[in-house]
Amino acid sequence: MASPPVVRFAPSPTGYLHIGGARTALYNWLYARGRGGRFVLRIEDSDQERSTPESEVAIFEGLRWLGLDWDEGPDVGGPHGPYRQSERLERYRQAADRLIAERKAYRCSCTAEDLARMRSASPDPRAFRYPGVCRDRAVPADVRHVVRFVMPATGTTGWDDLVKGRIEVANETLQDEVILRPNGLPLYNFGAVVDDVDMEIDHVIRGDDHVVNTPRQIQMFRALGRPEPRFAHLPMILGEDKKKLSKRTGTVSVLQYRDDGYLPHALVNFLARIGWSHGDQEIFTLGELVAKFDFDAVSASGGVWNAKKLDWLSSHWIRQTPVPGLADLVLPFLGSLGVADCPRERLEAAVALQRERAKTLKELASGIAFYFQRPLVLEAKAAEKTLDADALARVEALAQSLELVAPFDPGPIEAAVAEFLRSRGLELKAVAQAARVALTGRTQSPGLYDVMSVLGRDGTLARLRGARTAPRG
RNA sequence: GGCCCGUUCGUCUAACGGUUAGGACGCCGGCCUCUCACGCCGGUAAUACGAGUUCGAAUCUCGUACGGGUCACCA
Repeated sequence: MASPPVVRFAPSPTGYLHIGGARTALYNWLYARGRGGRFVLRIEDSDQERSTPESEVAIFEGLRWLGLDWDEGPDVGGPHGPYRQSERLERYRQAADRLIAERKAYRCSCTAEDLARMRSASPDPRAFRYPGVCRDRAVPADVRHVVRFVMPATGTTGWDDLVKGRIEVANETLQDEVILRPNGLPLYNFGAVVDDVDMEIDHVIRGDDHVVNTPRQIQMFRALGRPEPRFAHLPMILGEDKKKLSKRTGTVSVLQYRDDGYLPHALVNFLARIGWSHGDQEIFTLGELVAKFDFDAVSASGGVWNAKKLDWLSSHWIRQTPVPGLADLVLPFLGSLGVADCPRERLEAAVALQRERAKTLKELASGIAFYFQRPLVLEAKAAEKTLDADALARVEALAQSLELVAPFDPGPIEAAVAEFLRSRGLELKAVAQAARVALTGRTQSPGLYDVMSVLGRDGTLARLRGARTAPRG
């Protein structure tokens, strides 16, 4: 019905990209991409104390890893720049001057001490609101001052939230906020509004914690003579303890999930589904998310982070990833396990087998490392349990009967093993686990014939025969 | 404490006044089977509480309880 939306993600660069921010960014991105809109990235670094360039880079990196690209932003530019608040000071000054000229804002020379005094003298210090003592004082521009916004004292301010429905707030609960510091840096509410105006943002999609800021910002939009955007306030993501998500309750850094071996799309799928739904569907491709995402199905209540479900999604998407690409992705994780030399063909064969068995790339790597490790170190407990003298003898005899198998593929191998068992009157169970431990060093692995095939004849025979003397640890 | 928001299985959620309250993750059992995983089958488990409106309420209204957000010259 309307023209394509213009949305923004506006993090403050005071740390890494965390889970909550990532979901906010994702919902903005999905909304824009699903409707041919624009996604703007703006850096809100108006707090000089806390903002760092490193954080900005980390946020870019997190967004890029998730695949959330932006149409305008500090690094790519755009027609509404600059996109860093610290570079937009002139704009805030101009806007504030205009408001002052129109008597919609004023200079205030009250000091922090003045404020503290007034607060403690008020009947209920916790409910203290700045009483506007400088409103009519005509504080000269050359005395140290902040700029305060003239907030209406009566009436109500309300909006139809895309997620929460109608919200109304009595204006008497608002106060004359500081919008500009003495050093010219804007405060959050003002900077965001001026930027949203300049950048033509028409949908503000952000966390629940901003609901209280919305009426103030609406008043500022109106004072600047601009229509306010639509607002969508996303519920919080809670930790498994149902408290606000924090480091204490689990991993909150997006890049940490990358380093832990999660596929970015698994995280995207999970993030999309925490707080939004589409009937009974759990698995979504990116294209489906873009096509189906809308606010009518965004939940109004907070959602608890469910690491197990992320794992399930992650294992699903690992199984869906084509083997060659997956092999590329697993390489760095193999490297950090000390595996450097893995022939491409065997690597891909190993990945194809292990893909069904891994929740993360990290698990995938540790699941296939045994193919490439030399010497293979047998898990002590596994070896002790399955490789007694009889078993060792059987495993060595098995090696003997595999010597002439050709080609060394699962089918022929299985036939040779069957023949071996028949000639000795054994059941597969009698040798399988011992062979498995000899070949892989552990008690769990893909099917034996598949493992042997990947290992190749030489590798297979060497491991079966070397089990007796293989290092254990 | 003021203001604002929220409340369906343990968790994510479906249901948009009429369903035996559905699905998914997890968990438990079974099948498959050389182990593990995958897959398949089955099971466990929820409308916070109380009034009201209605022929009929998880759905609408009010209250209570509980939870959360926020009260900065942070964002």
